[in-house]
Amino acid sequence: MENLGFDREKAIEDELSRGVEFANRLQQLLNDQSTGDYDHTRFSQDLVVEILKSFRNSLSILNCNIGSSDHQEVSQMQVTGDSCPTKFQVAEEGSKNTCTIQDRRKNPRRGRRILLPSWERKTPSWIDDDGHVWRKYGQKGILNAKYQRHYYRCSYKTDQGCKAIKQVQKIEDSPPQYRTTYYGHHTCRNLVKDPETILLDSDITTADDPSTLLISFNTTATSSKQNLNRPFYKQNENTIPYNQSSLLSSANYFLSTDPSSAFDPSVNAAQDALMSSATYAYEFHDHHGNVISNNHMVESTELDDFFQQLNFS
DNA sequence: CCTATTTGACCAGC
DNA sequence: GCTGGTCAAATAGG
Repeated sequence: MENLGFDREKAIEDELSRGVEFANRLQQLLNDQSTGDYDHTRFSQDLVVEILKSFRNSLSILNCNIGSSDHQEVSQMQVTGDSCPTKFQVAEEGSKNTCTIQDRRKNPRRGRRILLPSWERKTPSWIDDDGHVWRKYGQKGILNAKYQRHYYRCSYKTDQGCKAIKQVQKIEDSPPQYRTTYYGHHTCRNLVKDPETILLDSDITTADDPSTLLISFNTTATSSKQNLNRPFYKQNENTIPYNQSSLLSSANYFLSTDPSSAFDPSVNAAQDALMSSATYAYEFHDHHGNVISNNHMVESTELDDFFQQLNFS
């Protein structure tokens, strides 16, 4: 693989990672076949579709076909956009992109190009909780479009130089539908801190309480209400050491949801020595492990309800 | 005061 | 000159 721009490499890496993740899930699912009480076959098929999609998209990016119109795998997350040529130019300003003018002519769009890999997502709600923090920087009426387009950039652009942006536009009235187009990948590290850091930063690790526990609930819940009727199942029945020095332990759970969902928040709940022993603190993560929101509390007696809520049931 | 959003101006690419 | 993407001053809101 010679001289792929950083963004392209990243895009391919992300696509392949997705594929690996879905494959892992499929493997897990096949292992659990006997215990589940929902439609494994259907879910397996969906996962296979996602895995194949991941590989196709990766090849597409590799061949610089990103967004060509014959790759319309627009379900929940996919690589799409206008013509391929300009997509990755930004990655390496110095080196000229090899994609050509002749491809560019096919692109009827005017105005400044966004030179980043893109994919889109359609949601019935204006709010598309993708687990990232965005800051609006503009909105604009678009020719022949009923609704204005809204422009957002990653909130960490200034302090971390994250180049990710997204555009949101209402494209249908009834039922309402919104198209969110993402450009570029997040290079930011969400400084709300990852779970390990939180534990290290808090007094938990210095408290002489060997009963301190960390329970990791690894879910694929999104915050939308689309993930109905998918049960939780344990990914790992055993409590395993989380961190040897702090005597933390963990158990992993999956919430099986829409397998084509682009976002895989997980939930970490930790019993905090500083709080009542019956209280757990928990936080949500996106599929990169970045903390989306934290400082939530749940009583141990309400853990079942907690599960129920995550199930959206 | 600080931070986020709004909005018209500006600019790149056709 | 037109269109769409971005900037940044003004404004809103805590």
